[in-house]
Amino acid sequence: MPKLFLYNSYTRQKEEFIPITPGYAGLYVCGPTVSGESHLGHARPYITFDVVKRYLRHLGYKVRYVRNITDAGHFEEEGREAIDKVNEKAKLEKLEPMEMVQKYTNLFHHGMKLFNCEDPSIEPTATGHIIEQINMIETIIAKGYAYEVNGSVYFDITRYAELYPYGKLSGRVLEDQLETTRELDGQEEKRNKADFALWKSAPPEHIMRWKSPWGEGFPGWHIECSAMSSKYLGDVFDIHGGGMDLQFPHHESEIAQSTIAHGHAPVNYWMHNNMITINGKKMGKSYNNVIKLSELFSGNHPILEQAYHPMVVRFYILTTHYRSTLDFSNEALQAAERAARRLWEAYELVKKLSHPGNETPADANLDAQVNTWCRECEDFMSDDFNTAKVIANLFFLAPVINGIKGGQVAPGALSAATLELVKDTFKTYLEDIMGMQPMQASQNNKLDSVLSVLIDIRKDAKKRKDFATSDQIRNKLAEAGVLLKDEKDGSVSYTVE
RNA sequence: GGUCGGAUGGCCGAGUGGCUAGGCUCAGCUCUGCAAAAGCUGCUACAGCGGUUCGAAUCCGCUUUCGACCUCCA
Repeated sequence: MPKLFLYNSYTRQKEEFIPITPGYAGLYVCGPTVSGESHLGHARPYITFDVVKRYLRHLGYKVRYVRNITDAGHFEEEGREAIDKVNEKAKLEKLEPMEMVQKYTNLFHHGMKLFNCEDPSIEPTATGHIIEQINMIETIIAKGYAYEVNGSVYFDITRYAELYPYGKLSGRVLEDQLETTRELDGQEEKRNKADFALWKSAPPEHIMRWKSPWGEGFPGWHIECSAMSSKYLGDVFDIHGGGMDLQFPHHESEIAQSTIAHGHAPVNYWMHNNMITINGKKMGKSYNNVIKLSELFSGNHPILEQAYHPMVVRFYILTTHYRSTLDFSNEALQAAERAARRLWEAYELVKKLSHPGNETPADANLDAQVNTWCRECEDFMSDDFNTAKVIANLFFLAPVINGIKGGQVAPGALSAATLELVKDTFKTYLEDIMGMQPMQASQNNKLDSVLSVLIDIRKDAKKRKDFATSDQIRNKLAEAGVLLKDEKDGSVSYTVE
């Protein structure tokens, strides 16, 4: 198996990936909170880790990919006035909490499908794992690192920090945390401001509630990921992924809880994707600049100049390294749209390209260069998933492919084996690993036959040198969003906008 | 305020000491009835100042500036 290096946020350096069990890889990614519609920001981590998963599989690992759905818990943890988001919105929409959770879960799944993100192996919900969470909290209490107050349970950070490097992942110093002035619900009953809730006592009006050894309540946010990841991947697992904004407090707390509950750190490699920004500002509910996925795909948003195909968004995300911030703009996405289209068309083209059969390339230099470009893709991916460089190499190959079709490159310039390698490289990296798909709706047969009638009429007109007619057909079709292309060999192809 | 990370050509973005990243845009050319597409060519940048080095976008220092996290967040 080829070596894979990835950047471990915990140690802040690139490390070789050594799985716990040879041949197997366990991957946990924090999923969405389904109290609202999925937005552009969600696209980044799930596309990023979709590619991680696909690449691990490509390398030969059997991957178990667990991604949770947060449908309870930390909605309710917030300040006094923030109330329970699920309850609140449910009243407004006159929906049952679980009905709303279901609705947004479905929408999330729909978005993931459009992005061509593969389903996780297991998609556990927080509400489905209350028992596991309670068990874990009991263990932590028994070990003396959590305490109960008025039906709520808090994790004792101060005690934890005596023995363990609390704050290492997020680069934080506990003393600073203790001085924080934030006003959190239940702040006065905590021993220490930095302590976080494992279990919250539910006020009477709270709908989502479960029985526990400490009375009726609901789990804190962080405990769900710890309980579910250890259940499905083990007390120690390979890779934990998520957005950078989750490093603190979420992932830091996960580490603390699991370390106490299981006696050792839970994760070997932490991976964090960077944020998407809009006009230089992070997109988030608090900033009021959220673009929902449905708005992105329809173009129905003040910031958007047009609708963007899910594959354009996916491609755009992959042209940037996952640890860099990615600034959104119409200009950038429109550039990505052209680029993605060109690359995909080259792929479609190379699939159909036939080779004269010579085993010795007519152009040895080009042949060698092409081989290098193809083989480098694996090196780039294995160096912390550098999709940007892979895409650059595919763009080196595109002119060669187009050149063979267009006659600028001799058909036998490459050896038969090299042409096969090019085909395989596009299939493997563009389609299988980066998960790109065609952006055109599959053409339906009726449209096809209607167009072929028009194309034939136009061909006749051209033969008669009746260019007025042929241009009229082409122009009218263009107005209708169908672009005709006269190919070199006399055939006509078309694309639908 | 604390912690951390950026500042790359018209735009987006790779890149950690020497080798053209790439894409998009733009201009010219080839092909073409014309277009489109495609190919070729051109546009060659690393915030500023200083330092280390034979050599720096890349390392160090300072300055300016932007952002992230510190509160739910992907």
